Amino acid sequence: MTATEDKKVESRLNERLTTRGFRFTRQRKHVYSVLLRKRDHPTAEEVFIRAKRGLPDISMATVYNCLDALVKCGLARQVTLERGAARFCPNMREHCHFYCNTCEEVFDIDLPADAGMAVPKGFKAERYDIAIYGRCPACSNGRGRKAPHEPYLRVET
Amino acid sequence: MTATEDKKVESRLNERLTTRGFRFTRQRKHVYSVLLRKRDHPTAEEVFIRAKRGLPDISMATVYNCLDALVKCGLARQVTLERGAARFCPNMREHCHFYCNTCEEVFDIDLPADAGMAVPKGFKAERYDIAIYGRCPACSNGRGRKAPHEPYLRVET
DNA sequence: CACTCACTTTAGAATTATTCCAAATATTGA
DNA sequence: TCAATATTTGGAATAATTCTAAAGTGAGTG
Repeated sequence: MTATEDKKVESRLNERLTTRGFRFTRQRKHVYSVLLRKRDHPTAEEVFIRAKRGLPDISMATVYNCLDALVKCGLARQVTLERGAARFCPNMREHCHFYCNTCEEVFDIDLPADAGMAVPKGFKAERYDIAIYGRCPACSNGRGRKAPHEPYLRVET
Repeated sequence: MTATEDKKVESRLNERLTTRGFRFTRQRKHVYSVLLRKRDHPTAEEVFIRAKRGLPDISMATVYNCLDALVKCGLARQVTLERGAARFCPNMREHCHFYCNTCEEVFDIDLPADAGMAVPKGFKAERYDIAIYGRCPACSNGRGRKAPHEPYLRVET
């Protein structure tokens, strides 16, 4: 990230936080940068490990707090895949998640424009959460073996 | 459930279990009947409490084991809503779940026939898991207050 | 029907993921 | 700079689930 981009990200973060009554802190800035840096849907634990590299004294509780603030500010999504730890993703475009049962990676999948799925009369849908489980392209070849490969990221926002 | 229906359910369970190498046990039968009896998407803990009424010595570990066997046999689905305990549902028709943020109930929603959501080339989707969060009909009226009401079940399979 | 072997159940310990807590610290606005 | 309040910290606490080892049970065999 260039210095200019960095400033832009920082000022957006600052604005989002303050308009929701959160304070702008070193830790929140850093956790956000960790999320932006490697978009592989890390768990809180993974964020913690990465965050420590730049901010060795940060605590797990703070990581949870920061992630929570980012989610509440609309700068990150909490991704719930079946069982296991929650994962976090800074891609705020409408998308869903594809979990590869073989390599266990998570991929962002853009949602078709018409995705608004009808709900029965009377129900008011506020949010959709769509997870797809299967095999990613690299693992579809390897016939079942765990095929190591680069992460595939459809979306770069 | 009539005695005849009960026999039918039991023999289906028996067949499903044995073809997958599971044994037919008193506990599995009972846990399955608990799921079928009240289709309100109970957590393992709730299943445990209900199961104890008919089988007072059943243990939590067994409830987890039974639920797991039922899921593996294709007789129940494990429903993952964000955070919190997993829930279980014996409705095996293609459907998704609607969680009411107000009354916290879970509703089965039939999937439109064309729901097969396209995934990018190369991905092989095996399973979709769709959760919708919002307000159910009863709670859409009550303007935000938690409105007590009967569960709404769209699907009776 | 008795026997056997693998699968199950059980209670409780262990683990994982997350939240809570109280004291120390940092941020913001005046 | 100061006060008020939010945040951070490390550790304890909780919630949900999985693991373990011993005792029990189901199903096929003779």
